[in-house]
Amino acid sequence: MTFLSVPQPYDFEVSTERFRAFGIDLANLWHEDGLHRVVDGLEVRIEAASGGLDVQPLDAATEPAVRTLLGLEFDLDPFYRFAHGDPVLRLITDSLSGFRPPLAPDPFEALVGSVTAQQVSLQSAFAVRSRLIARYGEPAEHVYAFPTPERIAHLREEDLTSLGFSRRKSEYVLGLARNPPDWEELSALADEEVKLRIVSMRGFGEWSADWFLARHLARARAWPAGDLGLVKAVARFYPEATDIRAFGERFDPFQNLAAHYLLTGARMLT
DNA sequence: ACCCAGGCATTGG
DNA sequence: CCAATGCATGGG
Repeated sequence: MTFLSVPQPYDFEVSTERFRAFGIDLANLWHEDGLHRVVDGLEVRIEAASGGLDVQPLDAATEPAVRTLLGLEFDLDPFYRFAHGDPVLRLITDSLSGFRPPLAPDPFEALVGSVTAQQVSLQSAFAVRSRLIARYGEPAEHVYAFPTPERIAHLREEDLTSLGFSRRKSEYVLGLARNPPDWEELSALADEEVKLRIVSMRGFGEWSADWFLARHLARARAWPAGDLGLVKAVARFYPEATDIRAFGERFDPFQNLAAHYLLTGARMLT
């Protein structure tokens, strides 16, 4: 039995668009109409099935991980009811009905991913990140497990610059790998406390902290106001908006879902 | 040969 | 406190 029933509505195609939009992500690999990821050292393949998903293998270990990865824990109904009060957001949620933002299940992967995406295009970020994964990740059949902090910690700066990291970014990644926070403890903190802890680490500013809240911790009110993509998406759908951070209040307490719908809407809607 | 792209630390006023 | 600067890569 490999059928996983999912809360409705759910649109696998829209929800996984992110894994195809910017190039290859070797740790979350789109391959032959399915998403591949290593869970507990084992490669899992997820593809659409009528009324749900086909997950192989599906067992007590992989099911919770897959639910997390696919953002199935997001409760869309209250957000959609909220969105109906906003003509612009209503149009987007109606068009993207069943979109659930995928999450980054591994905190180290989430933060290293942020470093790679600082300043450069996402295309460029994905290319550099995939070279890191190919070189230091753990290969499965098609996909790789993202490199562990332990694996990265003993590297030299040149090992990372040779993959396309700047010297600064190499320092950030090595610093994180050698002195990672207590992830369990971090996840128990309130949003603002998490941000303070992330920002205290060299190389991680507010933008990285906001995305950590949004994509790893799935915090409902996370709003990456400094994100260039989000700024452009808000400007497109709400030309009257000036201060993006203040504008997020209008979506309270659904800032995270709103940000994801705006970003995906900007990419997928004409 | 430029220029920009889902930031950040560093330096100087 | 704010403005200017360097950073490496991929795509236009």
